[in-house]
Amino acid sequence: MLTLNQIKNNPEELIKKLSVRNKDFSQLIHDAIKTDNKRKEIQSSLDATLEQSNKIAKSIGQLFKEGKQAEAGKAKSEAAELKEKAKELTAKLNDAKAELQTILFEIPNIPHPSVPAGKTDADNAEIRAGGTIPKLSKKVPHWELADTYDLIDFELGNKITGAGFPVYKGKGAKLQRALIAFFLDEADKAGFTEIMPPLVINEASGFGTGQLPDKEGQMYQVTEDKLFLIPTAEVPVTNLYRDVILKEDDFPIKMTAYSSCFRREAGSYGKDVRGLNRLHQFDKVEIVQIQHPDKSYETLDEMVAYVESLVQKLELPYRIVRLCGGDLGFTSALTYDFEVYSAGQDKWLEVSSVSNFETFQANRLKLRFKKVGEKQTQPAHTLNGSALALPRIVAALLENNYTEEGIKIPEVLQKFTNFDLIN
RNA sequence: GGAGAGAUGGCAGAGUGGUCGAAUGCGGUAGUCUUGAAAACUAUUGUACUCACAAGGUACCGGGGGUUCGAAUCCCUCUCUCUCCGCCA
Repeated sequence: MLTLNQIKNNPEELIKKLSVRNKDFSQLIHDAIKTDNKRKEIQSSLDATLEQSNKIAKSIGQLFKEGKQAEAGKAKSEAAELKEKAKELTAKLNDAKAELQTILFEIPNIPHPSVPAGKTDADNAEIRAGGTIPKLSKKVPHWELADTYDLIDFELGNKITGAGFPVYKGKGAKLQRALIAFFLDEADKAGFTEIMPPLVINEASGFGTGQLPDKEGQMYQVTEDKLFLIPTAEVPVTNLYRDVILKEDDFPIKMTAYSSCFRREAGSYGKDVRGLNRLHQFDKVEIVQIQHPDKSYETLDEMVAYVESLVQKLELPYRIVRLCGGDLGFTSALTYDFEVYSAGQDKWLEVSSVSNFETFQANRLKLRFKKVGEKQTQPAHTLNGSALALPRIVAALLENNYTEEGIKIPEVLQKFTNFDLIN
């Protein structure tokens, strides 16, 4: 969430910056300022009322001690009036605050200057690409390969749970385990501390990273306990630092976590959700960093380079795109998406999203730091990225490495799978 | 699931209606001493809003509500934690 300072500092400039998102935010911005001014006005008159009332209350104590009953009684009635006034003002203040909060929740993060204008993913800017697209004698989609080699059973998943909950079997299951171990080992080598977080979160955590209030429809809910299944490990891991004040030399904080992820994906349908392309439950290794504002873009580049190293090691053809304003997530200032080419479907699949949220999450999380010798706190920057999400990587591995002898396992994975061929 | 106890500042832990933003200890920071360090001593040390990040003011003692002129302290409610019993990987 943006702070009032960010909004009031230069509203017109802000509106211009936000317009990159392909939407006009001028009404919201002006409403925010208006509502905050109203809030301030009410607040200061409430504060003044309370001040008076506090003073009188103190004097009453004094008067009683001195035995001046009559004066005390008079002061009491005076205080009662002030109390009535304070009550009214408090109600007004709460209204204004709630109104302001609603408005602030609707204002997205400010896109970084490098974010290209545009409406859809077609307008995303390709940064670079790598790997070679394999020339296959036969293009077979992964759901057929999964069936042929008995790796993943989508029908069984339907039976046990429903669509989008596949059952991995035999070498299919081992491949999952291998990828998780590989990704975690790589993250460890790159200096990320391994975290194993809860898979269920409370409301406060959902607010902290921005899934709530408006995206609760995308999460599975445990209504009886007011909990949510995590859509990504980003939520519990980033929330480890909710309400934390760091010291400047605590940066950078680097964490990685493997978790299952649960997404309702309401509204998805058709061929995009075929096979592993879009699931309700999937596995992912996430990397999260908390960084000093001066260094967060350097860090973002490092994270992109790190994810790139993963797809390279897996020998997958890939491209990196910078998301355009229309495609950029609500909470993100700059996002790079990784896509790998899946030869059987003849299609690019998004496998990772690496973002800098700047202070947007930190403001909600109340994740701040203090400079040495300074009293003032300021929000830290948060970043995260998938490193990596498994299903589409599996899809591309199966499809791209399919040969007449079977499916070849990339060399880096073999020590984790203990086999080099699926046949 | 049953019974009981509790939730106070970074931590430990006082405080049961006014002088409490809150004793004390530990920790942190700065300084004195020292070649340096330790010890000792001295000072300082929560967050946010208002505001010029001054002074002053306001709020916050798990969350919400109430009683009262006045609440950390009394009442209601919710959440969480701990202990014992039960169940159980």
